[in-house]
Amino acid sequence: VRRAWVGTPGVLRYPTPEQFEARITGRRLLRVGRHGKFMLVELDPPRAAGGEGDAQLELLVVHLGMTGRLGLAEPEAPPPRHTHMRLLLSSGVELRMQDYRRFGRVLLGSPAELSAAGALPRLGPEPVTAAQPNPESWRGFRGDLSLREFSRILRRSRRPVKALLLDQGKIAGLGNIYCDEACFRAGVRPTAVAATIGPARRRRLHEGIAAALASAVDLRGSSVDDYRDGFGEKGRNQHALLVYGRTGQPCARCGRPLAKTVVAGRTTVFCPRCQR
DNA sequence: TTAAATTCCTGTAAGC
DNA sequence: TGCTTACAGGAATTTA
Repeated sequence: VRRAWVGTPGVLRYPTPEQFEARITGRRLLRVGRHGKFMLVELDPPRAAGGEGDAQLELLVVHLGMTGRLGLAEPEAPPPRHTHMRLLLSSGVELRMQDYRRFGRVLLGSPAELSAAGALPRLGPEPVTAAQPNPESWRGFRGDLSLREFSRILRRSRRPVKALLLDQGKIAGLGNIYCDEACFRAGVRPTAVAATIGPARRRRLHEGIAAALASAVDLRGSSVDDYRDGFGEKGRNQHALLVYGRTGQPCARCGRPLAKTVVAGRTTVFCPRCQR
């Protein structure tokens, strides 16, 4: 990182813009991983760490929120509106983060430091094997979501199952789209009380989550709003969605119109016939 | 313990 | 046509 620039206060959650710019300038971006919806960029050890010989792991953490984008641009190109962070890299390109709704966030620090600052939430297990840049990168990382653990989470809760799936502290990484898609694939009503779902449906839901996410990854994302990948390209999974955004349209399985309700404050689309 | 409501934010679409 | 209003949602926070 040759030079760093932070705009909008609020998107940078930790530390201060001055500290951020000072701490990241001159550092190398070593590896990229993620946990849930958080992207984790591992930095080389800080130069001033000497003495202890205990090189502290530091991370650049990015969450895109609803409308966040991370991409590369020529430094000469004027930054588009809602650009909140720019890193000029030694390769001559600029890494930029934009987010017009500002639900996204950027953090910099060691896992311990970020946890102490309350900037890293505790996340549940991963429904898809996570690319961890380093096992130490996320304090309390709980590994992959087995069917056994998934069942335990469901059996213990009286909440609507979709509310549970949306809870990042229970399971990491599922947002509104993929909860609806997973429930449809499993034939589970999103409003169903989690603990009342039987073993067969739990298994189907566990599989449905994996399938819904696998589709999205294969098709490079769901560009229902303005999601773009790192190359500025739209994903294609929005065309493969089975229920999300399809209220009133025929169910892919039975042909009856899909219904809409609200669960945990989120618009929820389901098939009243196939998801009993 | 759970959950509903509120807050942040702006582009889009619907309604008048 | 042009204005206002509702809506979209991730997650922290507040209230119930």
